[in-house]
Amino acid sequence: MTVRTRFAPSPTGYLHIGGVRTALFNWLFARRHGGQFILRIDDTDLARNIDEALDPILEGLRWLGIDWDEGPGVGGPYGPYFQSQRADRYRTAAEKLLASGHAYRDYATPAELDEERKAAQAAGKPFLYSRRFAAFDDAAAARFEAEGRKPVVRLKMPREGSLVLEDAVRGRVEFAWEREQDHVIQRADGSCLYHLASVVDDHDLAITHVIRAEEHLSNTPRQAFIALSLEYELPGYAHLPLVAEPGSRTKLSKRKLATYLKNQDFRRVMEHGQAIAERIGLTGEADTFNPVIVDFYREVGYLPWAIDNYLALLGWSFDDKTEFFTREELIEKFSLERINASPASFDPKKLWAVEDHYMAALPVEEKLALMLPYLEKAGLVASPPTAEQREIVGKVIEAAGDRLKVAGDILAYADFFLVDEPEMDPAAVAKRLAKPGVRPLLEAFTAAARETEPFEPGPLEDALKATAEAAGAKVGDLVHPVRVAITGRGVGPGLYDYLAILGRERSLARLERALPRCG
RNA sequence: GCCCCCAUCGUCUAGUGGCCCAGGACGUCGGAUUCUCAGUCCGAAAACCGGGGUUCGACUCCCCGUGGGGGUGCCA
Repeated sequence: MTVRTRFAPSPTGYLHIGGVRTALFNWLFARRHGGQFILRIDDTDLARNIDEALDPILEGLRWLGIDWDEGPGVGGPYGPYFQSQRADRYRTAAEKLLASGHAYRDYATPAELDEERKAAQAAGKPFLYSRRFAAFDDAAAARFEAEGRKPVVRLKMPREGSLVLEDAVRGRVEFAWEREQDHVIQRADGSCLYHLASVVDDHDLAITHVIRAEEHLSNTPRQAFIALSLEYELPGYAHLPLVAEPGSRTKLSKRKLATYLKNQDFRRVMEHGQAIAERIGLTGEADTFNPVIVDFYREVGYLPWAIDNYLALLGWSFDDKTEFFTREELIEKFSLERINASPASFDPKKLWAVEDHYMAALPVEEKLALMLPYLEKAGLVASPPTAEQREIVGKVIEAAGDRLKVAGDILAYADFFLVDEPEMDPAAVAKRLAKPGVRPLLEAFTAAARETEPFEPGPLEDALKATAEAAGAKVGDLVHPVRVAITGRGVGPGLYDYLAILGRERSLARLERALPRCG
């Protein structure tokens, strides 16, 4: 039997981090077993701008390297892969259920149902519909119709016995049938509901393993009932632990963004991203541009595999030591058995550390390819960049080293090489330049730099140290003012590298321009 | 209310009765290196939710609490 898994997102316009984790696990499991991963679109709500709402999701998955064997864009033998195009399949299934007595037409109004529900709750009893508006024969149906009622189709759930399921993550779980509601599977207007659609689709698409979030665990009995009644073979189930809010156990939701932003780590990641977005002219709406949504990471320039690797560790582990995996390793090592059952909270700090790890390991050439587009978007280099610009940026990347965590970080490290007059950070100027005694030091170094030959890091270091020593000052007393003069900032990579990258002429010009601001 | 799931350092986790006075990682704190920042290196603090069983022996098994979460929709 070929393993077939699926990810079935609704076209909401964004790809949620928890959704990605689900997609990733499905994809990994399919790849692990040489099976197929199917992308199905749960668009029963018939959103108008389906493409617009779907694109970010497809793009996000592609970016993450989660490729699908069947679904939008690639087709496949089991299509269509949009629920909106499969409505007749659901209606046929509903008819079958009706005919076999596993469902019935119900004429109760929502208000009447609600009344029963409330009464049960008030009595402290589990709610069980009385079925008093159920039409089990035509005569009853005609009577209700005569009253002007419209029917929905409800499941006729068993009222005794229980369902025992073997969940790959949770083990044996048992549900008493009598606790299950007679859920509606078809609305009064004839359209069908999620649970029916989902079960029919999983069967039609020959899905062998349903791997989904834990929030669906309680839904499983009613879905299993539908499947069993339709004489489908039950798929294997694996209910993944919830991805929870940072520092909490509550399900991560994009609606509660404001709450998450109170979390310091989360806010830092957000602000870091916003700073980059601003410079590349991204009008980041908080709705989609935030650390709960995958687009955020793509736009800011995280490495997709860092996200995948981090997410794989959210609820799954290989052993007590291994944390980094290549794509091939992860596929080879992934298994449902090692999925943890308890919820895992999303930790932006850990994601950051994983990103740091992969970015640090990336060869300069690859970083360059990733980072140049950011400088282009910010208008700091030509489009395409000139050979000279490429060279400068390449050198900056080398000098900046591990300081570049995401591709967008290049903006803060290369900008002052690409403009004639860098902006001066007032705080840095006040702290390092506008102090008594700085000016003569800087003048002395300017003179020394004029003569330094060649204008390379080594000789420059010697020159600076000699200058400081001659003036009876510490190296730091000179390094800091020079950095501010050159870059406009108080912190940054090795100064000698930066001087060399900038070149003699431009370095001297900046040093001279800084002199008047000295104390 | 009712049903279901979950419970090890702040966080992600290892641990399937003795190897555990609980291991790793992120983060935190301290130190070293350095021109700042980043990094790197060294070191430290930090957890088995509570109570009962079972057992020669429980983080590991069972029960009960407690806490957290999910479901309970003509949402998905």
